[in-house]
Amino acid sequence: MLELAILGFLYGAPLHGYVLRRHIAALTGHVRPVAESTLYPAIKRLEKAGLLVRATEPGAVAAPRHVLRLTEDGGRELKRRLAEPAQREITDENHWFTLLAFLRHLEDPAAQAAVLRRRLAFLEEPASFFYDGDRPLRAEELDDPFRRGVLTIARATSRAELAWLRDTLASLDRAGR
Amino acid sequence: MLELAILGFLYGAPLHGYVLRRHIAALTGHVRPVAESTLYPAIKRLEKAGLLVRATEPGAVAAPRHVLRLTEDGGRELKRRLAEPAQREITDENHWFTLLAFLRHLEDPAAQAAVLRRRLAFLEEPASFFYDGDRPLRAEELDDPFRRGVLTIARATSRAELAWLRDTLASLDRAGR
DNA sequence: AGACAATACCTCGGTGACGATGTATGCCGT
DNA sequence: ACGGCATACATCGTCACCGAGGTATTGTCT
Repeated sequence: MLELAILGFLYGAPLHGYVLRRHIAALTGHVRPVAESTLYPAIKRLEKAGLLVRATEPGAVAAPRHVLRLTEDGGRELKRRLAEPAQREITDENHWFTLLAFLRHLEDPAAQAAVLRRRLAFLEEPASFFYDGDRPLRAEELDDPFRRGVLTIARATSRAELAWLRDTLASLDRAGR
Repeated sequence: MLELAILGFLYGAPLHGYVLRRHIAALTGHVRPVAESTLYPAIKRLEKAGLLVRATEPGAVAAPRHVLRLTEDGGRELKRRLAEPAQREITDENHWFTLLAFLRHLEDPAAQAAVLRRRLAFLEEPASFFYDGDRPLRAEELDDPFRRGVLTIARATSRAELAWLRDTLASLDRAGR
């Protein structure tokens, strides 16, 4: 998820670590903050894998900056991760939102639509958080107000997302024709 | 999050690992599956910390089971984690839903309301995923349909949750009087 | 002049999570 | 008789992530 965000932000726009950090904080920081001690090692991993290169520039205000630029491999890897996300990226909202934030970089409407369809299939599966044996329970069947809240909120999210998915898929299909 | 789920499921209902695993899979598995190799070490950690005890029973169908039972410390720790959640438990929906699933165990309506109010405060902060400088961007201002989707879905979730929070807080306040 | 915040990057130790793999039993279908 | 599946638990190596702490520079407030 973090690596995807790094690749996504660097795609077509070289940045140095500090600015990248603020971009990532804006994207997911209110929900799931990313520590500096996570970001810098992640950058090094990507550099070691040949997905980005660093160029030292004198700092505009303070210490020297390491300007990060995606390599061609890095661009390809971003598109691969966007086009063929792991199942976790589809099911976990945090991961999914990060993917959506950069899905435009995939360019091909058919490939974008294929990813949205995977999310659609996931949302259309009957699933709950609470069960009576194998039967998923509905919000109305629960006495517990907190568990009822979980289902109520999840249902609202699901409805909004399904509507958006169907709209967006329709317009991507039009674009693909 | 996993430890909270273990403590929550065991509260008042001893279970063995295999059943616990299925409970956890039902609760969060469709979004974020938990590997066996994560659950068993987590159980051991909690046992080592004195929060639960294991009793070996002959297996009903197969290998012997380890029936897990919360200790008094375990019950106290569950309530402590429910009453004083880390900020991550409040902001990250995955964590928050897990907390909500067990918040009824807190019993005291005032304590439950205090936790809900922390979530309410978080949701009422103006926040976005995308910014123009420091200004949060609204869905309508975005050209990117995928980023627009993120904001549309987040807004729907937020609205549903705010409505539910206010309702539930009102009835908790009535119960507290 | 000195304190402090912001910029900018880095290392280290600990730990939680994962995939792969192993062990063993009992039931069911063929 | 035997394979496959569900039950039931466990270990191992690897790695991402975190908090704490460190280094250095520039600008701002007092």
